Amino acid sequence: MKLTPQRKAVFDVILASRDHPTAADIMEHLRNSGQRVSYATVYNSLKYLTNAQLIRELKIGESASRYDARMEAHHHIVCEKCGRVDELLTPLPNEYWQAVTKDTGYDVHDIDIVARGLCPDCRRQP
Amino acid sequence: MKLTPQRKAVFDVILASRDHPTAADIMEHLRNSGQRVSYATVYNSLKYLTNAQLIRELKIGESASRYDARMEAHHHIVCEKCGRVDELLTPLPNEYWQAVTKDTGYDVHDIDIVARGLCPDCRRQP
DNA sequence: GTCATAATCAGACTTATTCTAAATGACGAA
DNA sequence: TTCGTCATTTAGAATAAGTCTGATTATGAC
Ligand SMILES: [Mn+2]
Ligand SMILES: [Mn+2]
Ligand SMILES: [Zn+2]
Ligand SMILES: [Zn+2]
Repeated sequence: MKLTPQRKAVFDVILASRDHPTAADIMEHLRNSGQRVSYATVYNSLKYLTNAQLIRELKIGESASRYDARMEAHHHIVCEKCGRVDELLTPLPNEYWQAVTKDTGYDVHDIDIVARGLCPDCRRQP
Repeated sequence: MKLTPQRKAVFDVILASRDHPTAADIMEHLRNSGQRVSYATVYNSLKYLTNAQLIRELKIGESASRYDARMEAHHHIVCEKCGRVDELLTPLPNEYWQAVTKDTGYDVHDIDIVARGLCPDCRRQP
């Protein structure tokens, strides 16, 4: 009793979408495709999938969490005009990790990057 | 009509505190020091001070925003055990900015880092 | 089929933040 | 000083994301 139909449905929406959807986005998508799922189940599924390491939760300054089915290490960049959240695949150099460890005395578990700026599309418009 | 007494009071709390307080922390501090300010005013002041570039708002994954009077460019590191938020002064190498610009096609305005791990104090305890 | 357990559901609740509408206060002009 | 204006403050209502609850519905081992 693990990957129930509802959980799979939520997972599929995230897999299929290219844009890091929020819980509300997922809800809407499921509604539109004729499935009725409760909000509680969507949030429970998101938590289940996150624990199962099938997705991860992104907390990017904005109010609502977004969800990502891409599990390889990567970061994100947000357009300040249109709000889209794109992948940022540029890896952080190893020396940076070392420097953080040294400078802070922390046992560093992970380093998260969120860049902000104007996306290629928005750069064109005035 | 600008830096009113309430706004200054909020600012002073942030300046004096070493630990990136939340709105609620600030409220409590003001209460304890015998000033009565409304929540709305605290939030309005925080917005005013942020616009005035006297403080900045930190959105570190957690629920509540924290506020920082240190305006020089720097980042933050959060202890996963005790929750404290420390300064991370290690600057990101310039080549990283360039790489992000190149890899994403964005006009990059800023890059934010949040590291996570165990603080020196918590490393000692089992 | 029975029973235990896990998952779903609608809706109530919590918490951070924003909004609203009324009261207050500062300032300049008359 | 007295007014009028306009920014600020205030208490409390409203909003929005997310969590919790208790009842209901699968599931599947026996
Ligand atoms: Mn991603
Ligand atoms: Mn800081
Ligand atoms: Zn854009
Ligand atoms: Zn700690």
